[in-house]
Amino acid sequence: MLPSISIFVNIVSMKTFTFDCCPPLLLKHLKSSDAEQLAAMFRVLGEPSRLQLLSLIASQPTGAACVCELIEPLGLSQPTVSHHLKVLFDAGFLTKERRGTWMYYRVVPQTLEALCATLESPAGESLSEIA
Amino acid sequence: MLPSISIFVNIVSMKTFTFDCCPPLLLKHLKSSDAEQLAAMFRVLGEPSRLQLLSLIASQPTGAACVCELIEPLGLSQPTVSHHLKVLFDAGFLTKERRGTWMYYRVVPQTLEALCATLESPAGESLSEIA
DNA sequence: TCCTTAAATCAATAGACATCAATATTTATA
DNA sequence: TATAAATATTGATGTCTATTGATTTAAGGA
Repeated sequence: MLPSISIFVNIVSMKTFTFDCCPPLLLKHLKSSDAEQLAAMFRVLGEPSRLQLLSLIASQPTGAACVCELIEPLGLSQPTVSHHLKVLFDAGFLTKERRGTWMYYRVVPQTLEALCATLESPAGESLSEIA
Repeated sequence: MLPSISIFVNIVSMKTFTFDCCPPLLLKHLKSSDAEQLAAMFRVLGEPSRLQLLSLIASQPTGAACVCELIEPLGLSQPTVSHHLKVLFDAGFLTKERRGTWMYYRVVPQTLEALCATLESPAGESLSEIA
């Protein structure tokens, strides 16, 4: 299932972000259900092969890749690659589109940005941002 | 071990970010060692109790909390809470400081922001950022 | 319809890790 | 030094999941 999209407005910076499950981590005490949902997203990224898949797919000239193109660079079996793609798809990090016998996967940058937003400091300005 | 700090400059936005292990996920194909290191950070956040700990500690008026203050709200045993705090500390998400028999933990927002930077789209401007 | 190719699913296994009871360590105090 | 309190570590256990071979499903072409 694709996550639903919500809107979060940072009161200090007056910038508006979308996020798909949870308020920023450091804003206030997370509800247990929010923590579970957010952790599930991070757990998906907590696997090196899945990060490589995202990176590899995004770095294709077309921005899309089929399963057979991903097997060799990852050095994993086809079922394993399919499994990881399914996990990424189910969490909303990838879309897929069938073309003949091929299935083309594409990164959803909004999902990454949504997750990113949950890590933002509630103060608004980034502490490590220099310029 | 605390992660080392590196610098990443986004060429488009000309903003400079610090990050502690890896280039942005979508910039180019991740090296296997970078993927492992980055995944390890996400794996730490892929556990609801640890997210609640971060959130709970950050939401304290002083920004710090000792172990005994965290046990009851999390509903876990003291050894389990200590374990999670150690995992967060070892990954650089928390600092700790002893005061008598108490150990006070504090969130390191830079580490969260560093992780955040790896999720940024390489294009520079955030797709979901409205203003 | 048969064959080939691509991808997904199934079943089994091995390794990682969250959890807790018991114990050890550290610090303060009497 | 002895005791108490807070925290950390150890050891054991159960659950979750990454992995793969085998099989199935899906699509295209002869």
